[in-house]
Amino acid sequence: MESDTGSRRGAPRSEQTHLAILDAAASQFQERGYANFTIEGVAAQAGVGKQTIYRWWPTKTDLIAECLLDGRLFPERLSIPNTGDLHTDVVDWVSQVFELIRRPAGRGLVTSLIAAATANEQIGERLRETLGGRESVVARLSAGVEAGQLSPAKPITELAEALVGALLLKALGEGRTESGDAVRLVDALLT
Amino acid sequence: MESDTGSRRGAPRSEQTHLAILDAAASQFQERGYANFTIEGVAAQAGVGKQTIYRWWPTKTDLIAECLLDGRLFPERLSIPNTGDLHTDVVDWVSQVFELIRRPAGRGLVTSLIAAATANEQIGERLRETLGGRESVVARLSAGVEAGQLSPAKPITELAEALVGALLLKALGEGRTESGDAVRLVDALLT
Amino acid sequence: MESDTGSRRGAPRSEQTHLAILDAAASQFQERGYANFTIEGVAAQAGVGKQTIYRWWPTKTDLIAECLLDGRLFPERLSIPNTGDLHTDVVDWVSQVFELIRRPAGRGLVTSLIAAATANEQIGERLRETLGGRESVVARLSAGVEAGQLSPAKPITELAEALVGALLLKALGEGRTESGDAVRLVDALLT
Amino acid sequence: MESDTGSRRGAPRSEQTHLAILDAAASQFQERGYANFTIEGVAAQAGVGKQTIYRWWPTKTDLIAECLLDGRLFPERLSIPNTGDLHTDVVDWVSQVFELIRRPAGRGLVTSLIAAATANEQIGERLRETLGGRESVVARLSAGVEAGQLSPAKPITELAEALVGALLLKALGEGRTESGDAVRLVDALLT
DNA sequence: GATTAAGCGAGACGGTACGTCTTGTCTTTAC
DNA sequence: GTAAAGACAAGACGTACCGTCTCGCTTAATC
Repeated sequence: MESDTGSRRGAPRSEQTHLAILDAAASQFQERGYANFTIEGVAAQAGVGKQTIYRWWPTKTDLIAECLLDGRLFPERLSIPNTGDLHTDVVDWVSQVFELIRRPAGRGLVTSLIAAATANEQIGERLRETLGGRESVVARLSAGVEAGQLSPAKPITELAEALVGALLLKALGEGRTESGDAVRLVDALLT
Repeated sequence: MESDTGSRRGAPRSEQTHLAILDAAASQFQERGYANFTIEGVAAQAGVGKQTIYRWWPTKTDLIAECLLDGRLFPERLSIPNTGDLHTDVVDWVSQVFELIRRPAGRGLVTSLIAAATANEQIGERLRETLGGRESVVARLSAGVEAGQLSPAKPITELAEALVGALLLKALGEGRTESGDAVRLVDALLT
Repeated sequence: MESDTGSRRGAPRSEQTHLAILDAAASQFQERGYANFTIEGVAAQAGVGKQTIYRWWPTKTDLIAECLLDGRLFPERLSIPNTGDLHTDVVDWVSQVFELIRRPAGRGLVTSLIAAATANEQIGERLRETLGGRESVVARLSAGVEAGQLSPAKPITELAEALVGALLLKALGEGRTESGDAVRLVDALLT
Repeated sequence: MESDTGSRRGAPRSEQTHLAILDAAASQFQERGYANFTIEGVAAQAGVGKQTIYRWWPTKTDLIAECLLDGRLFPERLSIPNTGDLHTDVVDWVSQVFELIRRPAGRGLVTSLIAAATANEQIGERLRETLGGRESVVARLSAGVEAGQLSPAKPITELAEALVGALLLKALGEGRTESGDAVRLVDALLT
């Protein structure tokens, strides 16, 4: 259904430039965080005119959203394991996220993502899936239901959302977590 | 040897000015949101020099934090009811929050608070208590345990945090809620 | 050699803006004097962003210097006459300057120029020529030497400088001049 | 140091403060120049409240004027010698001033004085006497007239003013002087 | 081939807000 | 009773970015 078959008159969009901007944006976001992220900084690092960025992304959150969708903001993807034991798997994953949040750099990355979400609802929507994220958690919980380790009566989507929400709230604070926190959180939700 | 107990030499801090600034700050925060909140705007509305603000609050998030602590950012406090029926009470409260989040104005207030929290960990910490908030939710859940409506085995703090986190995550998105969402969420956590 | 002169890449400097700034600067200087001359005032009157001024003139004295060079600060140029009689011509001119200095407005203009000169050596250098100024005085004195009305032994540049300096010193005071002052000053120097 | 002889009329403590302010003002003026001279800096260095300064001197130029009158701004007084040979004496003195003006520090002091004069006519008036200064120059020239080294027909005041004015004009520029300048200037005026 | 429309780099522009500095007044407390 | 210490309103300073707008290139598709 290629609506306009690329048969426009002028020069086509440069894919090289496109990627240079995304790379620079992701790099700036990780180095400086959302608060100090500037279009001028991205343009400078990408070796690009500002107008080239504004031509394709109306706001800076749109640019960040594309980076997020491309998976450029999570170099190390936190995936939830599946060893067959639901409770252990979820505890392991939560512990991993706690570990990320404990380090200022990791916490900074998460709070920057949340900050971006507060400025752009689409990022907010995507964050639930990508953060850790909902999709995989929902999948893991579903598998747990099928394996008889979780009651079919439990609303899985809400459970996943509550889990991710709890982590997010932790990240907004000082990130202090004690041993046992992960277990307690999972107990609260999955028992 | 009156070391420093209020016996400093110069003029003391003007309480009138202090309050004028807090009032203006809260007003600006509610009207314009965190993103468009400016120190200059607060100074102008309060009829105050900028330096007077910078003297007492090093950053704008410190100013916002004090407003939050003073309860100036929640004119209409969302308190959790206690009719004796835990499940119904929590569902009612969650519905109330959903109602707030559905309206752009209410959602804007919440996302502004989250944005402020991403810039200042103290605000993050306080947000859990004040947002709706944890303290009261924890209290209500405790009462439920005593009334035999909730298993004593459940870790209450984690439960409350998951509940608030889920609401917060909702607010970051487009705020769409369907009837039944509140019930499902409470079922997921309290059953 | 067209290496980079004409082939600069970005948008060229707007001559319209350039002139608007110079006009506004001259106007502000004349109206408010050096002490109350502000970049913000110039920017506002010119309808221009402050950064546009700072881009081209690093300090406010550089801006004033350019106005001076453009002759924007002396709407009514005080030129020294040449009727053939050196002594009378110089006395007339000195009287004219005394007249200017007697009025607070005129004296304010001159002291403002001197104030600018104290902040910027280039302005100081230019002031000697432009004030009234040295160049024309030197020329008139030279003509006097050729006409045999002034000894060729006299160092003309120094004579002119002493003359202008005396006027300047007068302007720094209260500007009181009595009839006969002009004649006495010229007698002191040209006899 | 005259600590407290309670039996005299005035308030001894007040005089101490008065002097501390003048000392601090002179010190600040010499160290930082007129442009960076601040009342707060003087108050801090003198260990005095700002109001104490404002009480006695309505503007900062009044404070500077008093320092000038007290001779606090010229630690090394440039006095004009009297060896009996007028021409040589004046040349020596002019050379001394040129020497002062050649060094940026010395030139800065002079331009600061001129700047103060542009802001306060009384300072301007006093500057003529104090700068180098007129009084002594006039006295030396008068002695020269009596010694028959200068024509009685020459208006001495105007001559002195032209001389000081020429030096002042030199100080406003880049301060470059060549050998012979002093002689040429004196020749221009005294021959 | 010539024309023409777009992409692109560079960067000037009118603005807003920043956080700092200084001014001159006002207000307590200490000596 | 005089001042020190210092809070305060006002507003200019110079900087950083914003988002828009030329410029003079470089590409392609259309004529």
